[in-house]
Amino acid sequence: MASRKPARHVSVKDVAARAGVSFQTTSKVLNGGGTVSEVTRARIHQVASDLGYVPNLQARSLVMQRTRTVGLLAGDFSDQNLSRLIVGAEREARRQGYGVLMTSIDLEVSGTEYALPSLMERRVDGILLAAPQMEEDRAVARALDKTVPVVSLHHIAGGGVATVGSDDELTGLLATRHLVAKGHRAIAIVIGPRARRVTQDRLRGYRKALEEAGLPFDERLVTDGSDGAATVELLQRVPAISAIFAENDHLAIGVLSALRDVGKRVPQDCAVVGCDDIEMAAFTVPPLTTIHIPFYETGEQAMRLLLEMITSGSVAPRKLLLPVHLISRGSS
Amino acid sequence: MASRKPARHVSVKDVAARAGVSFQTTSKVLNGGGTVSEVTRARIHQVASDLGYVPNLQARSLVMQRTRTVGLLAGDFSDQNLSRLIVGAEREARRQGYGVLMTSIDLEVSGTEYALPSLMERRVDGILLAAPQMEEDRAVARALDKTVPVVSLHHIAGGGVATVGSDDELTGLLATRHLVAKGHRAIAIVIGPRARRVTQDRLRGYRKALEEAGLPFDERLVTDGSDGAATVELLQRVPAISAIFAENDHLAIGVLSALRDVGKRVPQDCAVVGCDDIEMAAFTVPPLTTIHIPFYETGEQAMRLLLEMITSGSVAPRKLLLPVHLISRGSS
DNA sequence: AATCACTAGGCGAACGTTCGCTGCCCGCGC
DNA sequence: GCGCGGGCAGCGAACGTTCGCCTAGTGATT
Repeated sequence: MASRKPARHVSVKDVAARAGVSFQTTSKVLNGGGTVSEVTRARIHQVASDLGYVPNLQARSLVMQRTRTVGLLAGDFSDQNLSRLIVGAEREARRQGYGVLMTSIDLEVSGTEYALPSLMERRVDGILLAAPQMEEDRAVARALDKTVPVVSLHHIAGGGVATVGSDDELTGLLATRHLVAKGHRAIAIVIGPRARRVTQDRLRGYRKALEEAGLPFDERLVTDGSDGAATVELLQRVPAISAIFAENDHLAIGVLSALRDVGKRVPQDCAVVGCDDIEMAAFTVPPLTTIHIPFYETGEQAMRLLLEMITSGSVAPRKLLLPVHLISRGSS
Repeated sequence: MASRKPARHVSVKDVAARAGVSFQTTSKVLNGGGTVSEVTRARIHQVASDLGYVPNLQARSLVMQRTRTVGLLAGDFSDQNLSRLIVGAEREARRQGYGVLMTSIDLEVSGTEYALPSLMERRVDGILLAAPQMEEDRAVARALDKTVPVVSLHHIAGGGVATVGSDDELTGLLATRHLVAKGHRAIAIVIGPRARRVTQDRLRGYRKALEEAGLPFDERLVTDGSDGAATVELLQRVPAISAIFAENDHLAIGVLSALRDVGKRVPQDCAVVGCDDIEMAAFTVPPLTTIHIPFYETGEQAMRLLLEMITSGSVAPRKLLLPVHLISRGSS
């Protein structure tokens, strides 16, 4: 038991030999097709299961010219939002009988250097892109040679790639509208990297909501939240602020802690709304009002689109936006 | 641009034809071997890159009898701890030039029904098991036919499988020792499912620490925390409790909120220590003292062991335990 | 002038499949 | 009694590789 035999896999030929037929006949039977008598059919199935035959998809792929495997290129699998996406995507793939080959791209090696070639070598039938950091990388769009269908979950610089995502402008709109409805007039926004598409869209939603309410847009109310002290400064600069919209939940948590530091109560002195509805959001003090983004469903839809493109021989690149909704909790 | 050509992949034969040599020679050159003149060698490389040749690993695997791909069977990719593990594992695999085929097993279909066969069909060179729920499933150990090396990140019922994990007894020991050192005498423990190996080990560590300190073990201080109300009851039952060790951070967060509900201050009235060091732990109020588990490294080590088993033709199943350490924060 | 030892590259086989075509045998109808 | 069609199974080729063995030249050595 400690040492293991080389143990070759049993092939269709092994089964054939034992059943006393040609291996091609065995192949026919095991795939359900062909005209084979009931008796031999039964015998072959029997032998196959006795021997523990497992078809070799590699060989099959070779002749069929498709692997029934898709590549998943992700930024960081441990990112909470991304991983919910991935779960949805993997599940949909599995449901349709596809395997998923995962590669993450990290800082060491750029995606175009290693990850993409590695997927192409394995002849994946399609590629699902889930790497926010690729937005900036123009090389990606070029590197994606046009041989396989691609669906991206984030905006791709070069364009021409099918995209599935959630409605980020709506996200900003809903969050801000909610605060407006609560009677707030001085509503600040804390944002992430400006270059990101998400940031821009959510910011646009924010402005749109202000406009709807007849409130002026004030550039001084926009803060980059990546550095924690920024919120504190913001509050000092504009003391009238009675509500803050944070463009994602991590930023919102930073805001919450900044408010606690300066002695402001949430939501009495200042309301806070986040985005993404991460797990933690329900456990902050007070619990965070946030916009729920359907990550799981997005992954599912993206994979569904990809598989559709694969089986239908690639349709024109589409852009799909999923709806979002507000979850009202204690922070507003 | 909207419609795409079927676009066959370029093969080694295409390159050969264009370079005016036999395809076997091309193969030699592209793999670095053989005795081929410098000029033809250069020409072949040139043509290959002009044509955008990408080797077909499927075909190669067929003759080489190994796929350079491992299977990853996980419970839930969106579980925070698991996903950190996975990131480590994937990265190590990539570093060694292996691909990772992911399948999750969910409730719909048991792992043995679909996931394992799907990996075997694709002829993975090895399998990494990261599914806590498999602990109970005896079928798994049987289903793992002995043709490929397997490393598990959790205990496997049948035994005989190499395992990599963290030292859970040490975890319980360190957490409890810490509380003892802070002067606590009535230390309760809140646990997850008793059947799980982790639970048992951490509980054992807890008892050991009590013993060290000459404190009696009291079964009434052990509570199943899966239902939130349990902690409240516990506190009513034994009011003397001045510290609680929660066997994982999620439970700890439940405890924190229960304490808040009954008006106890943390850590003054009751100290709390968790386990796992999840992301959220640093953001609770007060921040949670916890035991850091090296999930990332565990994934790495597990993959390293698996690849070692693969290349060395399978060594005897080992069990590897990684050390853990305490992170002291506000809750204790 | 015949042999030798290389060097450069070709050739056939194998890996495990699928697919389309061919061939056999049997029973049937005229 | 002869031809025919249908049911059943075999056969060859192809998919894109790797690998070991073979061969045709080339220049140098006896």
